[in-house]
Amino acid sequence: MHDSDSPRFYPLPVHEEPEAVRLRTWVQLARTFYRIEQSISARLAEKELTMAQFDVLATLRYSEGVTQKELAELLLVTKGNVVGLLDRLQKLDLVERRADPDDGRANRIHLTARGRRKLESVLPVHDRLVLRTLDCLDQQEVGTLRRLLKSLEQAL
Amino acid sequence: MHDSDSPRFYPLPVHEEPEAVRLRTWVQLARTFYRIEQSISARLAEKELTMAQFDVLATLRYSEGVTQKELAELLLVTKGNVVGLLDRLQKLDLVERRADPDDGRANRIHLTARGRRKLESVLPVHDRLVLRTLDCLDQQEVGTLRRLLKSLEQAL
DNA sequence: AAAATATAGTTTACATATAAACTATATGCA
DNA sequence: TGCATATAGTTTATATGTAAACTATATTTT
Repeated sequence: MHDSDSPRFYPLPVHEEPEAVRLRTWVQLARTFYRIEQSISARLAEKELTMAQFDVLATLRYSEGVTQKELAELLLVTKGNVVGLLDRLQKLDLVERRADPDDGRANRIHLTARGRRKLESVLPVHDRLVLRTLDCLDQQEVGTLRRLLKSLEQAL
Repeated sequence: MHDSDSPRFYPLPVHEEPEAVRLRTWVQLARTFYRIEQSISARLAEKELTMAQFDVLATLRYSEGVTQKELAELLLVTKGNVVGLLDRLQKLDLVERRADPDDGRANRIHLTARGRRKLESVLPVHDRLVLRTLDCLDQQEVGTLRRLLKSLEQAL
């Protein structure tokens, strides 16, 4: 009902119900994600990239030559979405589609030289921001957070 | 570079660099959020609601009578976004805009009877799914997760 | 080989989302 | 009072995002 640090003019409940804590934890997860995402997006915008575009380039860095279907799986989005992302990135000359010689249906996606340069220029900026954001947690807390999030993801 | 539980055929690095751990923790946060969000969205779709629409109704439950600007702040989105959300929800007769008698520019947003019924029917389904998702963590872990996420959000 | 089925990518219709320009009303100040 | 400025909501242009239908190519089955 209120943040622990907000002004209160009524008695504190001794403890929240476990169910309420669980529900609020999901809300907190969403809020925290949104906030960090917006902060990263703002920084990427200075470099003329959207978050989705950065995700594509960063994924291709270690997975060049994937098909669009594989790219969609790596990005956790639909293949229809990938079509539009690649259309725009291709128009910016940051990636290219190469016809798969062994499968007439498939494209293999590659970074262009320009795409690689763009990524090299943006990655340090992106990473510095993420690191600074996580600086409020000590090393052990970060490890714990990562472990708990991973458990949550795997429970699905 | 790999999940701790994935098969490995090469020596394990004794530990990842703290910077790599921090970067991967952000990626994990994003992945976990996406996964849970998609699972909730799928459930809401059975009830003919999008996640954004559910967020509006759930927010109005405890904040009826807010202005569109206030609603935008509560939802962490722009006021332009709120216009479209309300247009569609109004067309579905789930919310209504009431002109503020004290400010000719402002609208006060209210749930309709239909909107209230819809929310009552959807909330239990939503909450059960969230609770079940968090069931893989014990009570203490949930508390820790919530605390760490809140620290992260407040660091921005 | 021919027909049935599956798969990769595209298209379409729609719902979010943003930033920035625009409109109408309030507010502050000279 | 009357002008300057601020604020609430809308509109516009653009980028995501989904689900579902569609096209073209592979694969499987008979």
